Amino acid sequence: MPPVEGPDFELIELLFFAYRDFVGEPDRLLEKHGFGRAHHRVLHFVNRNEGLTVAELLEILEITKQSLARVLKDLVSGEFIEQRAGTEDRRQRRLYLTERGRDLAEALVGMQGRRIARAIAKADPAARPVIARFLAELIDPQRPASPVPESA
Amino acid sequence: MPPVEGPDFELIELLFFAYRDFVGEPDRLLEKHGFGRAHHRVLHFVNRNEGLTVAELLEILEITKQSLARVLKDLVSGEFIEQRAGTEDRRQRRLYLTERGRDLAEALVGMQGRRIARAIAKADPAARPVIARFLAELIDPQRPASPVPESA
DNA sequence: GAAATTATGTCAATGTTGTTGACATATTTC
DNA sequence: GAAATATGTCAACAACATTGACATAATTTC
Repeated sequence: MPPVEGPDFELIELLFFAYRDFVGEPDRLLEKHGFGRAHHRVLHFVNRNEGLTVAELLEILEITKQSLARVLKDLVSGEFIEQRAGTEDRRQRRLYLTERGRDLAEALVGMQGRRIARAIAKADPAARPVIARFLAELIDPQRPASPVPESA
Repeated sequence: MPPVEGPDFELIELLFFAYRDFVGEPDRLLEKHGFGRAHHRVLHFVNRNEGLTVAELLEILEITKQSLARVLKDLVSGEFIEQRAGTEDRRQRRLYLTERGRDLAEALVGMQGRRIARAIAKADPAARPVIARFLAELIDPQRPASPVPESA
């Protein structure tokens, strides 16, 4: 009989520790604004997908509108995010970053981007596509391929 | 001038979605016992490092003893984890899994292990070491290399 | 054009998991 | 015996998630 491989404890734990530090560094910057991880996610996906609707953001984040409302209120009242009624459908509240919002979002993505760039450089720069594929395969298959919905 | 690469949005987001689903599947099993992610982490690291002390577990998890106490109480009263006084130092409460605890821990690690095995198989089985290295490099450097403290 | 549906917002209650601060107990070390 | 250590516990609080109910404005449908 071929040996039965047990669970890959090493990768399971590396994923835990890696993710913790990956979000831990941004956490410290967010704290200075009184924000948390939930604010980070909103800033990130609005930055990546400017003008998206509230419904689209809820789909990406997979949280309830009540959860989103709380952090969105902080971000709007702090003038990091702006809401504008949709031109076609004026019920929609499309989300845009202000200058402050863009600055913060870019500082956060800069931290995470540099951490990833460093890690890839040390691991093997040629392996980036394989790493991307690995992470993509970790995601539940029935999910829509891209986090970027068509919302023009 | 060489082009300045921006942050790697793709990997940043893949890490977010991958981690969410990676812990989301275990979440659904834990729920049946009335447990959450915090319980999962404790079960996992006790399984991996049986007989470890409370202090060692706190160092791995980087949480306060009050946070640990809550979930540990659930796990002990539900007979998933057993505490035994250390033989050398009887102030210590060393942690062990019961049979139920081991069953649950193994079911959880099985889910995560299979997900990782599938993802590696689809990405490139030969790339496992590079992926491990990448994740390891994502971790803050000043951290002790291995999650397994010497506690014999 | 009235009725139904949709997009969004909001109020209230609740649960999990984290925090800080203070204090108690048992055991070991000096 | 006094001090330090390992652990536990009480209380208050914060962040972020949930469910359920209801409100408003705009769009779509009949």
